[in-house]
Amino acid sequence: MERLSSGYDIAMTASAPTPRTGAAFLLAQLGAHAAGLFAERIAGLDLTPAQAGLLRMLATNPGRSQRELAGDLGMPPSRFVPFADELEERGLIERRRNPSDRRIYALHLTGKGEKLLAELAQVGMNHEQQICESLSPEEHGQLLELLRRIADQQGLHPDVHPGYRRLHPKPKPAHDTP
Amino acid sequence: MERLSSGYDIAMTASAPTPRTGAAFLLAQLGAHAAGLFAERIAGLDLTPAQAGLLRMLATNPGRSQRELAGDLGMPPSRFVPFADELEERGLIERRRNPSDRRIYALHLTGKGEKLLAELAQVGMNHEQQICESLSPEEHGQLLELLRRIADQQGLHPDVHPGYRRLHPKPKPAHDTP
DNA sequence: TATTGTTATACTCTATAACTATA
DNA sequence: TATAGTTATAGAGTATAACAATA
Repeated sequence: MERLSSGYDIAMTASAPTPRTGAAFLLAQLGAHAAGLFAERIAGLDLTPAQAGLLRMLATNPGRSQRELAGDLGMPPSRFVPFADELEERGLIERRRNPSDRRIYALHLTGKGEKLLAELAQVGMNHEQQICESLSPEEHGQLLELLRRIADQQGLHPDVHPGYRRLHPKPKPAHDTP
Repeated sequence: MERLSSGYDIAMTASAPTPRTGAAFLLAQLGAHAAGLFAERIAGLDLTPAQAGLLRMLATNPGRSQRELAGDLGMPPSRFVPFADELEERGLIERRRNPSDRRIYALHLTGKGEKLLAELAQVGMNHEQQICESLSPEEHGQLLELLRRIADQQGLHPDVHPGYRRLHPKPKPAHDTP
């Protein structure tokens, strides 16, 4: 347990630290934890993580077609339709016809959607603070750099979250350690 | 349950990190990525992540009841039964009656289950290497320490993975308070 | 009466495939 | 014929509630 500086290969093959204490497991565990906590927070805004993801995508890259967006979110077009319907009915997003190709809808954020996105950003900052509460500012920066490096090398899209594929997640709080 | 520190709230506002580039988002994104990759790997052993999780739990802590295990895995007892059935039919785990309380089944790993667990450990090491490929041994150790600190402070059980529970909708209140 | 394991049932989420309207 | 959006439907996954055996 007390071997952080020894060689990488040796540290792993020395039997004791089985997968469950490795970085990959911790990432999966903490990732699910953070995602669940975030889902609880934005439930106060009547949003699911996937909905929040779409709002962010539309802010960054407006006017894209439903099929493109569905593809990035990892859901089939048939599921995207009612998904977008609800946000449109709530006046958060807008479908605009493309005059040059009338098959396509260009999706945009409404003013109301932009306002909600601003609230979402605030919630996100509180969330970040809660997750990183045990780190000093320096360590927080270190973690950010390491995570970004991995995400970059693993080819992850900056906006897209593989977890959005599930529409209604919601892990419950973990229980205490005995 | 001791708080290690508090009051590091400035780090967020310093640079431009909108939610999608923060550590919490990266953790959720990378966690889903790593979990998916791991699921693909162990599919070669005909195992799902939750099944692998149960095998590990039984190795660490044998003889527990189904209800306890179901609780840790985050699934209702009704779902745990067919879940354990399959592993028992495959000869990986064993149900033993408790003579003092005949209602309870004590679950144990079989020899075959232990062998599979060893293969699983090998797969886990390859997985770890793939995820952390872009890090030096020193950085890998740094990351491990930071992640362990967060997981500890957030009260996560060393063995349990919140992602094992595939919970569902039911909008919950949950407002901000940090 | 309470608890463990189990079964039964109803409900939700999801993917696949058909349909329409444009091209 | 091919593509964007939409609708319909059937299947998988899930939770809830009821059940029998044991305490």
